[in-house]
Amino acid sequence: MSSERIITEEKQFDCHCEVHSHEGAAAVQATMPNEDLLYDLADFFKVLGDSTRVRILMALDVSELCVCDLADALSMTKSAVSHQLRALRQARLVRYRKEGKNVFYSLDDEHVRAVIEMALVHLQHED
Amino acid sequence: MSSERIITEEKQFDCHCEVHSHEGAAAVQATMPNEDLLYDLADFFKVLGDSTRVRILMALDVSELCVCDLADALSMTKSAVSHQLRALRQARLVRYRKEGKNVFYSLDDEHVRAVIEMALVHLQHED
DNA sequence: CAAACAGTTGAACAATCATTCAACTGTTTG
DNA sequence: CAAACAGTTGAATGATTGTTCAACTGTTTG
Repeated sequence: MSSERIITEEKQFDCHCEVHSHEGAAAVQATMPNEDLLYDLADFFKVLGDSTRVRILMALDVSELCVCDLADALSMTKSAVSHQLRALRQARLVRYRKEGKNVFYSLDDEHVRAVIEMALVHLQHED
Repeated sequence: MSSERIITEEKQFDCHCEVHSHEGAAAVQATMPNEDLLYDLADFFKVLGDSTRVRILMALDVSELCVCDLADALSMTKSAVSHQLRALRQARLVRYRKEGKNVFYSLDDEHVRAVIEMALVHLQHED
């Protein structure tokens, strides 16, 4: 190496905020949950992060409904509703029950109600 | 009109599931929350629906951190972190405090902890 | 059996979004 | 004052995603 200090042009970690610095970063990484769990958590919220799916859940909170009724109530095509129900099914947020030509959906989990309830509290809390 | 019944080709609402049908759809629309609130709710979850932002919140749950420390702890560029902090700021999920060159971020709301906690319960509940 | 209907599915398209890159502001320090 | 650093921002790019469309499965009924 030469005596001249070649300055970090694009190096990412020239950070040395002497304040908390790496003791903080280390503490963070130690208590940070498992990587897989973080992805699952984000995926869970991702499913709830769409107004159509939230409306479906709200509707199912009132009563068990078939795809047709959902499409009617939400003014959407059956196809669009079905696609979103698939996401909700995979996230285990809804349960389904076949009866003849119809498929009836309902909320799967009590926790979902609680999560939404708490989010509403958060939203109404500010301003 | 002719005597021939032209059949609904693409009409969306030829649904007449005689089971719950429109009594159900009507009940749903009556109890469905305000349209704006639904969007706010979805937007709230949308912010949480990204693993980077969840990791940031988890990190801030441990301790107040500056952008630099966050970037270090999460192995990301300061720019990327800053962009996501902006989203978290707008959703009022984080608070910030300037101190010299640094900007320190922390969790804004107790509800956020509760929502994440409940989501984790939901995830660990199944299988 | 054939027509009608409930529902699902895959491809296609448009819109949204996370990250990168480069340029910028503002503060500290030699 | 100039260099160095923390942080922000806007444009560009690549990936993800919601809806539409058309074709399909399976059930009911005349």
